[in-house]
Amino acid sequence: MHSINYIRENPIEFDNAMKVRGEKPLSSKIIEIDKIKRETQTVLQNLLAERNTLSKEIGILKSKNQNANDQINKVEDLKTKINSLKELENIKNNELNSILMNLPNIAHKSVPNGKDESENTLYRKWGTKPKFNFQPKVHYEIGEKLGLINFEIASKLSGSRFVLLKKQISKLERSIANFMLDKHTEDNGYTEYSVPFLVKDDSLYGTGQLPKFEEDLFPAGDHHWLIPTAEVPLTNLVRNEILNINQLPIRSTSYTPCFRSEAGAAGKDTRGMLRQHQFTKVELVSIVEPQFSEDELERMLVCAESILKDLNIHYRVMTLCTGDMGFSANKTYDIEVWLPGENTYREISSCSNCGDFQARRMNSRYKSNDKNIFTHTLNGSGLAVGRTLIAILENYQMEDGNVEIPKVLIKYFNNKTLF
RNA sequence: GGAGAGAUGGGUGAGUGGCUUAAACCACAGGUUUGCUAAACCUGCGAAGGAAGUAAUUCCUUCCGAGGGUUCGAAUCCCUCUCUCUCCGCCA
Repeated sequence: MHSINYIRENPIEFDNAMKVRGEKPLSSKIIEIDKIKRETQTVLQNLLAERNTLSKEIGILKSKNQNANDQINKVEDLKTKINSLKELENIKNNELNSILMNLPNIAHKSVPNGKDESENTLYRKWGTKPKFNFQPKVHYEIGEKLGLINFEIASKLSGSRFVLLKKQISKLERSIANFMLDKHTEDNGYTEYSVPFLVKDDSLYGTGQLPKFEEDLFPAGDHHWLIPTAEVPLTNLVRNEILNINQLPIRSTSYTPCFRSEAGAAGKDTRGMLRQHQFTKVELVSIVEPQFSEDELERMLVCAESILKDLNIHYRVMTLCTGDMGFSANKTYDIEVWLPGENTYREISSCSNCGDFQARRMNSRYKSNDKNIFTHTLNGSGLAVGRTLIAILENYQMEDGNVEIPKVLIKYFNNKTLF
């Protein structure tokens, strides 16, 4: 959500910022509604003040047993005016909110301008593509050949975009999650949480999934939604809170399943377990003071990268361009892991600085020198577990169809290969 | 699911229709004094918004879980909902 003050004072900059994110110029409409709202408010408040004074007089007169009919009649008159102004104020408020709640965050000045993912820019790379003296397979061939990944049974249970993992591969998933959580809590300074997987509307409005992206979510009953990412519960921990400055920064992590309807991705990545309705992920969330959020994004990126470095898997980091960024972000880095079977890089983590965009929606503030200041929020995958599993299968595959286990996972896995 | 109790500022907590303009304490911030891993005292201190002013600031409105209602006037009375706690039942 945007500050109305900012829009009022910088209408042209605001419209330009929205334009690069694919929105129409709305500042003049916003300012007009806001103006009517404030004028209404001013008149209304004067009438309310008048009513309050009269009511007080009535109280005094009555306590002295004197007649107060004049005052009572006057207040009766005021009442109808007050009610219609209240209604108008409400309407304008709702108009304003429904516009503001649907506008994406403003991109940071360091974000490259661009239309779609083809215009993302390379930020850095780590490692090199591994060489195989055989034709590397894709993850689902490896897994199906081993009899440990099964899509048909999963689809019998739940339909398309689900997967069933078995024995060593399901254990591998668990090992990966444990490794990531241990790394982030022991080395990277994050606090582990076990969070609810169902959340209510307010939480999803806070982080920006609602109202605009309802179709991407799975509803659960009348009042709940399945979380699309642990970002939602972890970030909303500070919703409606005024934090003490010495509580910051807050760095939290959680391992959860994530549920996504993938409504806009029909026909995309249908083969394999790359794009599922349900997958697991270790999420990182930071709540920081505004002046530290840019550094925090770099720090978070390094934390996410540390997982792939420990696993010794080649990756590159892309800076997303304005056209490819998510709704709530002001800047996003994607970590793209190398998948030799697919012969391509695929997103395995997305680290975003949301600035005060989510904090305004959530009303999350901290107290500094007696002032209440909106926090800045950041979130990133650290990492997507399912996709890490894919990356391990493809990067650690051997010619005989077996898969070696990365060194750092052996202690969680107690085995050197899948078989 | 049944019965009961409750929800007040960052926290604890008083307040049953107009002397509440939300007390008091804690925490926090500033200061004074003593002097050293600190204490005592003083002062300030809920939130959101509007109007006036170059500004410091001043005035006003709203908010006591949420939404409605009664009333000239509601933290206080009524209705609906949400959540928390206690007991009972069921249950991983």
